[in-house]
Amino acid sequence: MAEDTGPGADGPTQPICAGAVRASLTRTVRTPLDRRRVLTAAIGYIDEHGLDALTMRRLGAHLGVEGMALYRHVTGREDLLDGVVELVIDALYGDPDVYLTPEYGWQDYLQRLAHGVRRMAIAHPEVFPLVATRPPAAPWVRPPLRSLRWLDSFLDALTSHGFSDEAAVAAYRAYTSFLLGHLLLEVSQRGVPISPLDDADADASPPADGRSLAEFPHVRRLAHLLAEDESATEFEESLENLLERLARMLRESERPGSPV
Amino acid sequence: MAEDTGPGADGPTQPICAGAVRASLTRTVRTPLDRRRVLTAAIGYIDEHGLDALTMRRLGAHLGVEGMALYRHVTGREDLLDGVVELVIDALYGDPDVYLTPEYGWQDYLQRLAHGVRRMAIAHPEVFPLVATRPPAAPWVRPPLRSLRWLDSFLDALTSHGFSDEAAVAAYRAYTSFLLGHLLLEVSQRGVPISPLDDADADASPPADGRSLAEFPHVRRLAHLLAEDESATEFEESLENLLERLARMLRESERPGSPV
DNA sequence: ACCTGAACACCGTTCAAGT
DNA sequence: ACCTGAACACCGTTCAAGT
Repeated sequence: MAEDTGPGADGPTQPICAGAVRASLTRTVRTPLDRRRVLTAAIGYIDEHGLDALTMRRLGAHLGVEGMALYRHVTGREDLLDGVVELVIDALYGDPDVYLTPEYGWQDYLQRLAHGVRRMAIAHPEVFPLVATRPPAAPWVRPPLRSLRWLDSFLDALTSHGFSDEAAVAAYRAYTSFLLGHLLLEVSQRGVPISPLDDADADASPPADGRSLAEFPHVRRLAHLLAEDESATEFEESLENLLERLARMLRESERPGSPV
Repeated sequence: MAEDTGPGADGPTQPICAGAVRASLTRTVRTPLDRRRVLTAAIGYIDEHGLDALTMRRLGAHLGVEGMALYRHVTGREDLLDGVVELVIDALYGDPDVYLTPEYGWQDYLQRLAHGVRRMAIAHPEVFPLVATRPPAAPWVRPPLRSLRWLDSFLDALTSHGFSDEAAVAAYRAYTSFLLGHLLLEVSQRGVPISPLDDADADASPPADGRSLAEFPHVRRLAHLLAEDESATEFEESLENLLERLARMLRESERPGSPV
């Protein structure tokens, strides 16, 4: 609440400035909202305060407006969240480090895209669970690449480099599963308290499932390994593994009759 | 259900002897709630009506009680959801098809466990997103195997079959990522309307991102492939691939100096 | 010991009214 | 055209009071 009154409270609503001086040179009157501004503000608000804190009324206040005014630009809270997810995904499409015509091969394309999605997830860790779990518009548009645009681009990149239709679709499924699993775990790991038991003396504070750590000898013994954050290398290695698997799929779909 | 008092969630506080055995022959009066009954009812309610419909007041009514009465058994809605997640995960531990001592090898252990988690996800598709996204108690207890118990069991199975400590931890990370990505996508696919465009005549109804399907030629062309549900075989193949990858890790950790 | 009733602060959403 | 104010039904949560 403390910082909340800051941005919007210094009052465009106040009649204090003596209506007589309503000269048009004071364009302080706040440019009208539009959907994009509402969605952008929502993303910022979620990044800063967390998803649970996002409320129509609070987002309104954050924008210097009554919460009810938002209903002019989104049909409701659900639509607001859908819009947030869509915006965050489409922003990726405009990223020049991510989207170029796949002239350097499909592996380059998949690498760039994977890293772009990862950057997005890390930049908006509170938004990513939304990207992961909002019900998709259709069962074949899979998070986190939840748009027909990305799906089409993906299929284009792969089929134009020799993948059969079936292989391209299978690749899309494997690729989305990989991204979703890794990135959801990575963002959920951040924002978790650094945990007790970075060192050995931590059998106090029963970890909320009622049993002491002493009952789990392997966990205790490997605490130092478990506490390390290997997200980045883990991501690279799994991605590498996936690309190799896809390369095998490609070879098999090119030479369907080959032995073994 | 079998090992009811095991985890001790409500055990030690409640000496069952209850000194005064008061004459209660009319037990028609609704046996008093306890935490487990509340959580079980919550799971059922979510399965039936969806997560958003779960409300303290409505769950209370479902149990024949005012919503406020639930606060005697859970500290609040957050605690209720945590309890739901914990219960659903621990139920797995009692499943004889899942948990046996890993005497048939680590691959058997991982296979059984993976299929057990998948059955759970499919049985409770509305609960699984909660399992996936609730903030874990510690950063090294990763969804969907979100308990020290499972983590310890996992590490035990692998290290007792030749995995080095480092390899076992890396395996835990790869395995949880795999399960989370696949199963979250699988449950999110269910409950999505069967989508327009099962056949070719579907450029009506712009798919909510404002553009017609006609703009996405690959999607349109491959609609019949995309519409297929390959979850099961996809799961098996990815699991197989993961196990092979782990087997390579095992061989490398056994012979650390071997060439290539 | 366990549950109820009333109360409080806050939601999402609608809609007539303001400017 | 865009926003406000008041209103409605429903939340989560607290707590004194009932039984």
